[in-house]
Amino acid sequence: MDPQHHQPNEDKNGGANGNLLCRQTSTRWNPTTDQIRILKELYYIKGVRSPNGAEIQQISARLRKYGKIEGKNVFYWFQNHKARERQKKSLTKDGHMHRRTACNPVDYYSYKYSNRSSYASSSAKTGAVTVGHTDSLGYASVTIQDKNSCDCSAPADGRNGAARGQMTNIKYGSGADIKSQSSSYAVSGHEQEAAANIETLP
Amino acid sequence: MDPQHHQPNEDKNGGANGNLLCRQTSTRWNPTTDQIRILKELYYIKGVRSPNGAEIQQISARLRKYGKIEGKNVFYWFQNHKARERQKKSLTKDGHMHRRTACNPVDYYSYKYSNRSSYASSSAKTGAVTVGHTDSLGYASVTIQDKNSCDCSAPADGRNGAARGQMTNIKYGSGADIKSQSSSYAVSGHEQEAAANIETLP
DNA sequence: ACGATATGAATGAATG
DNA sequence: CATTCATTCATATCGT
Repeated sequence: MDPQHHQPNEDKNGGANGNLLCRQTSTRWNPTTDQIRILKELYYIKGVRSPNGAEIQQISARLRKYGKIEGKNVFYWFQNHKARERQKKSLTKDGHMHRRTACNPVDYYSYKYSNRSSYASSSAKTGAVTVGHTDSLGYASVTIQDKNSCDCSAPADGRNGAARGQMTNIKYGSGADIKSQSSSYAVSGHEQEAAANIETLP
Repeated sequence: MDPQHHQPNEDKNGGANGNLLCRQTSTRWNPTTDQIRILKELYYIKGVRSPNGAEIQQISARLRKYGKIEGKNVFYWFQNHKARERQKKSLTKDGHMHRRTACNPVDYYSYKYSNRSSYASSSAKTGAVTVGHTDSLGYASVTIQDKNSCDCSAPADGRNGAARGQMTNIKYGSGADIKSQSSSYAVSGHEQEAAANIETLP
């Protein structure tokens, strides 16, 4: 993860688009380095995590100066960035660096990506209480995922109660609102160039 | 999901379940194409948005012929579908003042059919409407809202938390469950409603 | 070339 | 309902 993977040539429509190979229905947004820079700045410096519709449009508009972009791209970017940061943290904090090249029992699927989901049925998950993580909104979910899965077969067979309603309600009383570690970064005012180089941030 | 997105392993053994690799194949519901088709049909053509408990059961029962499914899946599907349709609108507010130097055969960029309350024309009955393509978040809803027969939509949308409460808690008791009151839906043999090209709907 | 990885996109499931 | 989390699919890109 050190090597700042990805980061195509600086050329990618650098400026305000203009020429982007008319015809390449890449369908997939490919952020420019400037866009990435700004997004990370917003994420790490401003602390933006889950911008709402208005914010997204605002950000989107701003990034549009650096290349084609839509609101959904911004939305997904933050969504993914947060999720992956957490995932990474969760995995790292798990105590061991989980080396995928060995702990993969069987890949009962020809999934070419049998990685990153290696902790699926391990101990990491399973009713783990995930808490504490900086967040602009300061909330934390307690994911008490229990739900005895392992019920393969005979799914809708016996008209089980599921059909009648009641869907696994995990009614844990206290909502657990740990909002420690408030993200009080640079509330002083100017933080524009405060952070040295965002490029090297995670 | 226009191109060929998503559509994992063809586990979608059309309803006859039979065997599904009792391998904890993800505890999460994986709708079959037929189920999706019907759901979209209900959503776009019938105008179903927030089915109540009884309706959910009916729909669920009907979809069960095409694969394992539970009431909560139907419930969530409608929830999500509606929510996302809205969200897209929220994120798509961006003015598309982009230009393309006249080299744009396929428009991977021409969605945006912002309608919403745009009572589709005057006499475009027959509910069979087909919107062109519709890229991911691009979105394009049909808003037929015709239902000139068989009113399957929620009754006044009474917001009676029935569905929710019933699903979220195990209190579906208190009598009066959803019996098998021959509903309005023709839960009969085959489907294949000759509707529109729902597959291409958002 | 291929495989691993990073990351955009999509969507089921929850929670508030 | 809106917001968020978790998982998974799809694909661009890079290392060997």
